[in-house]
Amino acid sequence: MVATTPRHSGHEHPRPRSAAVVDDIVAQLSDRGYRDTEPRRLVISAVAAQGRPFTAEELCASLPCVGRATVYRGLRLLVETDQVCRVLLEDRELRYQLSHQGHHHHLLCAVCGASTDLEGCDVEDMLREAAAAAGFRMSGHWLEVYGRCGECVED
Amino acid sequence: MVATTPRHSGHEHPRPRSAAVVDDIVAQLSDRGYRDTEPRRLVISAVAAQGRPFTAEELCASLPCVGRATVYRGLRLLVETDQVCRVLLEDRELRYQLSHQGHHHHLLCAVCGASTDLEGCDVEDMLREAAAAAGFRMSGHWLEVYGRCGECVED
DNA sequence: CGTAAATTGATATAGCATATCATTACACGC
DNA sequence: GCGTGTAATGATATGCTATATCAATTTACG
Repeated sequence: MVATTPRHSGHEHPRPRSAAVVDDIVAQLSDRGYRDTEPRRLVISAVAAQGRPFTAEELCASLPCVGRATVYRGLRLLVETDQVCRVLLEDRELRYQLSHQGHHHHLLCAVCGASTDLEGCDVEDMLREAAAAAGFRMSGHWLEVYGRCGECVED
Repeated sequence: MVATTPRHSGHEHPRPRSAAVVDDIVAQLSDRGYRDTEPRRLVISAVAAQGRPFTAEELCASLPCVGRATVYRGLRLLVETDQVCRVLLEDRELRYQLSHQGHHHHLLCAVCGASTDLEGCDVEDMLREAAAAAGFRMSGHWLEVYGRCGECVED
């Protein structure tokens, strides 16, 4: 017979690993005065479940029970609070991604769509200096790197 | 003998310095098989007349005699043939600018909207190396630098 | 000059994101 | 627990940018 099912057969998650992430984000939002609501948790959960950069529309599609406006608002809130970062594709399509560390940049694979964080590259200072040489005071920048990730480079 | 007044008279511009630029661009387009048309020249001329990055809408507004679609098409054609480059503002507004040299980047002033080319900064190689270190083969990138130009830095 | 093909332009359409606003649900104090 | 003020929600409308449509026009070229 079907032995020892830890949790009775089914399809419920006793505590998906993503739950911790969701709780954490909800807590951070709470600190800033934003309420803990069901739809918002659903949005955050869906965001955390994404494996690679996703579009707002994709998120809407994966959340048929949540209103469009709410998905967009939730996403915007997450961006504003630095929980999620925006990613710009070569064709100018805007995608989103759970942001891990502080400020960083992405290596975006044109084939599989994966995103890797760019490490060990201090573009920031370099740009600031070059800008200063032109009498320009840099306050920010936008950088995306396109190409093929290790997996897709062979094709 | 040809001398005097190449074409009749009237209040025509003897030869606005931009005319050379327009002719040059038209010639380049011609080489690629694109026709030399009146509306297209008007678009190119308007583009060349802009002092700083402009939006497609601004261009339309400055060309009431040219159809909207034609302005957009002309602009797109110029971008595709590398005569004009696209500039992305911090709020993700897309602007355009006559492109001078080959590949380069812009320092965009948040105050006056001016654009300065970033010189003496070889981000390209740096990025390619850092990407390679992550097993990633870079094929392109998008970079914009925001801040204040020398004129506006004092405020 | 005549013709095939590119181009134009008025308008419709697509796509993404936000605005509106009545209704609902959360957080907090009692 | 239980109101209550207020933020949040969601169905829908709207705004905005850019492209698609397609008949009429213009260009390049023989």
